Amino acid sequence: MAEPYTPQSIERKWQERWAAQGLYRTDLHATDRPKFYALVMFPYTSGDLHIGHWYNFAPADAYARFQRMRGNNVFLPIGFDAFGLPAEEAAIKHGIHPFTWTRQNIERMTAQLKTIGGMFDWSRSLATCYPEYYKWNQWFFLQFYKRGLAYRAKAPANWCPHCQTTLANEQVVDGACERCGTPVTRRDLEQWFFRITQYADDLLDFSEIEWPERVVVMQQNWIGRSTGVEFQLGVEGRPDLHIAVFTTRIDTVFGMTYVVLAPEHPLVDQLTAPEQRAAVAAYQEQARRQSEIERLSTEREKTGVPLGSYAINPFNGERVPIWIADYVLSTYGTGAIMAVPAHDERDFEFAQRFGLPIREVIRPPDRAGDAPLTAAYTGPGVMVNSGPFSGLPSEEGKERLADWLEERGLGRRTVNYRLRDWLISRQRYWGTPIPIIYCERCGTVPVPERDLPVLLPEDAEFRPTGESPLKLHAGFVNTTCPQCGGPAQRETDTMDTFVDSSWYFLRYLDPHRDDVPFDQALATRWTPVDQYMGGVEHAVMHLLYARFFTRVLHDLGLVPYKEPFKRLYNQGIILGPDGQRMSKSRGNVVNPDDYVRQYGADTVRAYLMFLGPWNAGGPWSPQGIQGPWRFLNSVWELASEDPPAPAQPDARAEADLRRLMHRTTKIVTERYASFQFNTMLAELHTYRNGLQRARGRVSAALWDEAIRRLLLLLAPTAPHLTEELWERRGYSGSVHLQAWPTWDEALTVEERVNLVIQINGKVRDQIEVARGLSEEQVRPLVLERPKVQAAMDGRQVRKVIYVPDRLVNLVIG
RNA sequence: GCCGAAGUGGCGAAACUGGCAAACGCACCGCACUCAAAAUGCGGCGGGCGUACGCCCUUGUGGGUUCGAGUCCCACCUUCGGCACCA
Repeated sequence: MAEPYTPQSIERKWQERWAAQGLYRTDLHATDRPKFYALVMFPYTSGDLHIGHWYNFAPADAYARFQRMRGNNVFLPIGFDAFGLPAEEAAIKHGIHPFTWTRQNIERMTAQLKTIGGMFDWSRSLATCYPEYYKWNQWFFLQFYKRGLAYRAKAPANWCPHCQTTLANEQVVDGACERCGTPVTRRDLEQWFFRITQYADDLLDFSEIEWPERVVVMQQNWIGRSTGVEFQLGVEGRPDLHIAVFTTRIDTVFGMTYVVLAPEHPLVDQLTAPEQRAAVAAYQEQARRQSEIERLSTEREKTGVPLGSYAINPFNGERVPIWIADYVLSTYGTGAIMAVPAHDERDFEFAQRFGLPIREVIRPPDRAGDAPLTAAYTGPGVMVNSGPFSGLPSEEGKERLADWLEERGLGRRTVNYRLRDWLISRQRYWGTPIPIIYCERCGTVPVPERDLPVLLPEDAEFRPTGESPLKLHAGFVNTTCPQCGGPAQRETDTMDTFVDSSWYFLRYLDPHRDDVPFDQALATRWTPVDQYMGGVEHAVMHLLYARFFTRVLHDLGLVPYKEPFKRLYNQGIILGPDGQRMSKSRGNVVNPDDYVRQYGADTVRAYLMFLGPWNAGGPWSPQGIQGPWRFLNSVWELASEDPPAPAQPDARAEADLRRLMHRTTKIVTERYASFQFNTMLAELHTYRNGLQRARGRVSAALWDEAIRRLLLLLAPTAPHLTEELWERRGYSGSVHLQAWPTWDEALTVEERVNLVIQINGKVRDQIEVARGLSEEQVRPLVLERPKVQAAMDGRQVRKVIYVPDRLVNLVIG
C-alpha cells in the first residue's frame, strides 16, 4: 500500500526548495532560447488574495510553465499596484498610515501568492508606492510636459458642498456624497491632463495586436470616431457673430428648425435677448448644480430655454430660433448643434415637447409622402424639401453639401472623437505627487529632473474632511522656485494610479534601477509582452492608457514598438456556489485559503482550470472540486507504485496504450497552447483511465514511459505533485526543467475506425473497417448489411454520400 | 435605445472545417469492500414507447438551406456584459 497523498507537506517542501534553488529566477540575458514575456495584471494591495486572483494567476502560471517546458525562456513577474484611494480611507477609518497599511497588505498578499506555487520571479518584484518607482512616473510626466502632452486646464470635479471637498467617482453613491449624503455638484478646478486625444486615430489601429474582438470593439466605441462636417451659422442682426456646429448628417440640413447650444457655451451671453436673461441665467445655474451623472441620464425628460435670438441656415437663409439645453454637451464637437427633429431622435423628442416644427427632408424608400412622422427617421433615403439638392440619395447628398460649404469657405469636413483627454489629477494624498511648482514670478515651473523624486511626505495628517493632507502640509507645499529661487508652492494633486500601471511591465525587467526608468537594452529584447492575462474589466481604461503611454514612449525613442501587449487573454469571473456574483452581503464568498488548506494548491489550481472555459468563468462548486482531488489522488497512486511487470505483455494493450499516449500528448499540447484548460484536463482524465486499464498488462519500460508522460503533461497544472512524483520515481532534475514531450503523428490515429451508416440521414447501423478505405471498397460492405437491407425495403439507392473514415449516407427513394 | 457575447441532461460542461449530441467531471441510484460509515472499486444515469432485437423525440422559439444542422441563413424570445443624449 502506497502512502497517501498529502499535498500540504509536499507543497511546502517544494516551495521552499524551489526558492532556495532559484528555479524561477529568469535569466533575462540568456540567448540560448527564445524569450517569452508572460504577464498577469498586478494585484491592487487590497489586503487579501481572493478567488478571483487565483482564477487569474493559477491558469496563467500553468500557461507560463507550459511555455517554459516548450523551450522558451519565460519571464513571469509579479508586483503590486499599491497607490490609491482605499489605503487613504483605511488611514482615516482605522488611524493607520497608508504606508503601513499598504506594506502590511503587501506582506500578507505575498505570503498568499506564494501558496499558489507560481513560477513568479520574485527577485524582480515591485510596488508602485515606493519612491524608486514613482520617481519615474514623475520623470515621464516631465517628458510629457516637455512635448506638450501634459497640460493644465479647468475641469469639473465631483464636489461635496458639505464636506467642502472633491470626491472620486467611487465616492459618489447615487449622486450623493458617500460620507454625508449631501447631493454632489460639479466644481471647476485647475487640473492636469495627458493629451491622449492626440493619439486617437493611432489608437484605432489594432493591426499589430491579437486581442479579443470584444475588447477591440469596446476601445473603438470608447474612442468613438465620427466623421462629419463643421460649419458656421450666421446670427440674425449680429453680422459679427457665428455659431459653429458639428454634424454627421449634413444631408439633413434643410430640416434644421432650431439650434441648440450647451448651457456653458461661451456665446450664450451675447446671444441672449434682454427679455430672456433671467430665464437663461436660471437654467444655466440649474445645469451647473447637476452632476454629470444626472445630466447624462437618458431617462430624464429634456429641458431647455430659448435665447430669444435667431440663427441663419447658410443653405437657404432661413432663420431658426436658438435654444440652450443640457442634452447638448459642451465637451463634444463645438458644443452646439443644428437640430433636425425629423431625423434625429433626441431633437424629435425635444421638438415635440416644446412645439417646434418638424420638417421631413429624407424620404425612406417605403414611405408615402403624406403621412405625418411619428418618430424620427434616421436611416438613409432620398432628399426632399431640400432646394436644389432634392431628389439626391442622402449618401450622395452628404458629399455635395459638404463640397458646397467648403467651396464657399463656410465649413469643412472634420472628425470628432468621444475620447477625452486623460484627467490625471487626483485631489488625494496616496499617489504620485505631480512634479510641478507654482511661482508667483515664473508661473508654472516643472521640477528639474535632478530634483526627482518629489517625495510624498510620510508625516501627513489624515482628517475625515476628505481634503488632501498634502494641501495642509506646509513643509510639502512651501518650496522655492527652481528658476528664480523665490518662494513658491508645490502642486498638491497626485496622479491617477492608471499612470503607474501604464508602464510597469517595463519596470519589472530591472525594478531597482536609479538612473533610468527601465533598461532599454532589456526592453528591446523582452518587450512587448507576449501574453497578457487579466480581467476584462480593464478592457478600456488601463489597456487604452497603456497603449497611449507606449506610443508616447515610442515617440520619445525609448521603445521601438507602439503596442505594449501583443496578445491578450481575458479570463472570466468565478461566481459563488449559487451562481451569483460573490459578495459579502450575499454570503457566497469563497475563500481560496480554506480550500488550499484542505485539498492543497494543486487541486485548487486544477479545479479552477477544469470547471469551465477560462474565458467564461462560472460558479465555484464545493462539490465539484472533488473531481480534480480524486484525479490527483489517482495520479499519485499510479505513479507511486509500479505494478509487477507481466510475464508476457499484452500486445493489444500495449498498442492501445502507445496510441493513447501519443494522442493525449498531441491534444494536451494543443489545449494548453489555446487556453482550453478544461478540455485539456478532460483529456488527461481519459489518459488516466487508459493507464488504469493497461496497468499490469504492459512491459515495465512502456509503463514507465507512460507515467513519465503523465507527469510531464500534468506538471504545468499541478507543479508540486508532479515534482514530488518525479523525484520519487528517480528522475533527475526538476520536472519543470524538462523538455515538453513530443508525439508521433502516425501513432495518434487508430488503424480501424467505426463507420456510421445512415439511410436518408438517419443512423441505422455501423461497421468497423480499416482506416482509409475508398467509397468503392466501402459500398459493397455497407449494402450487404442486414439492417441496411431491411431499412431499404427494396427501394433504389439514388445517391451515396461518403465521408471517409466517418460515415456513409445512403439516399434512397 | 445602441454595441458585444451567450442559451445543450439534475448541475459544470464537450462536440475539429456541417457528419454517431451529451466526451470529461459533479450529484444521484445499485452493487462490492466494512460491524458501520468514510474512502476506494465496479455498474447505471437526457425523455418517451417496448418483454426484447429495437423504434421515436430532444441542443431557447418559429421558419429556411442541405443527403445530413447544436454548428450556416432569416425572424423572434431570454440572460449576461459594455456604452448610455457624443449630434
